[in-house]
Amino acid sequence: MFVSHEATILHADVDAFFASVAQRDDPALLGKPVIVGSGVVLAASYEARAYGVRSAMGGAKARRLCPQAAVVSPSFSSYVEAGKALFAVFRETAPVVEGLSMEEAFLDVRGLERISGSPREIAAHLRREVREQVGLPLTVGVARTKSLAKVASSVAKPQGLLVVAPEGERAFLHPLRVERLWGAGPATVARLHAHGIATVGQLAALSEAELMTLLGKATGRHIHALAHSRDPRRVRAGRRRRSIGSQSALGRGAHTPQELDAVLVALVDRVTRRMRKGQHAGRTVVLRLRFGDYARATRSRTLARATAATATILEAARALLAAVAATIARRGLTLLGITVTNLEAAEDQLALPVDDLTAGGALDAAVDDVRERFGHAVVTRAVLLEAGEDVSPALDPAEQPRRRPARR
DNA sequence: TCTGGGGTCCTAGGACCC
DNA sequence: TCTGGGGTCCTAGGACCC
Repeated sequence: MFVSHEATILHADVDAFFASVAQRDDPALLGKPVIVGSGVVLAASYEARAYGVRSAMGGAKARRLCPQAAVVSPSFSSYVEAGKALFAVFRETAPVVEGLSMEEAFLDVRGLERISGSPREIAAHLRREVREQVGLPLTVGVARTKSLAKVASSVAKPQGLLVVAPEGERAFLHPLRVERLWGAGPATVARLHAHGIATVGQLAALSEAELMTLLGKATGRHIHALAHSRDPRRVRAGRRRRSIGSQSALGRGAHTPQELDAVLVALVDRVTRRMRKGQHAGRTVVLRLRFGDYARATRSRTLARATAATATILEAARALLAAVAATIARRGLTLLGITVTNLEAAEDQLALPVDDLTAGGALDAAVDDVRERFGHAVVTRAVLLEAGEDVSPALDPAEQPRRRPARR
């Protein structure tokens, strides 16, 4: 495989995305500490981070740390819109753009030197364009590999631009703390610290075999490679999504089976309509649970064929939930989620009845209509029944999910 | 800190097949 | 009938990321 020997990969990342959108849309917030989300912090502006506020932190603690911060509600439609505008600029800048999230992407600018200038010039131009066209602050890391570009941008944040030249990789990487590596999370970092390893340089002194023993085969190999700035992953456009899910925190306290079923129906409805909208069909239904003691569990079932039909997914989800009903009654439940994986694109699904992907359209519209009038998620089930999609009957035997699919 | 929501990838054991 | 190797699929869990 061809691997570039020059720093031609850009990692572009909007600083404190949600908070920056809030500041952009309300200039009174510019330069001030901003916290997005009240129950839990979804994002904090750099002014708020200076007080120790971090995302995923409880809202109460965040307000204690920074009482003068403006607390704003999230506006997801604004984020989607800003993300689209951002990616439009990305795609004007480079032929290959790999999105990592709404506000973050890798750009491969190899071969653009004569057209657009050096990678550093392209990165600087990109920052200006995003500032002018989208109104958001962008940080860009430039390096020979994805991992290095990602680390470079995280080091350069906020409002930075950092180019790591190939001959400067060791000097850049080795003094950094291991937490900086993209792929070293809390578990890996804790293990490394327990062995007295704090910096990437110390990490790089260990052999791959030692790290595989310490961290497991895949993680050990991966972390060893990153510490030596080896990362053959290419920037790839148009990666297909593998799963679609939705979850809902339930709060503490008891929930009746009827309440849980209503939540389940709403989750399945949300997921399947997103699948139909995106022309996805999936084969594996995963039930996500978090019990009263915050321990997590998953249960899954694989169907004989892919579908996006509400009734089929719901049937499987209900069976999974019924199988853990006793545990839930005993331990309590604080989160319920449904994820459909093993997604296949509709165009790969010649065997899929057209109805599975299109029939939802009229139904989704009907549900939306009733929701608009009554504004309540619990109407979902009634509407599904009213609209003729029977959500509770046994499946057609031909569709019956089997524990083991037929083999030839 | 008493804990949101949406994803990706890897591992390991068991079932099953050749 | 027993044993073994190699492979795929399914399930459950873990780690990580934004």
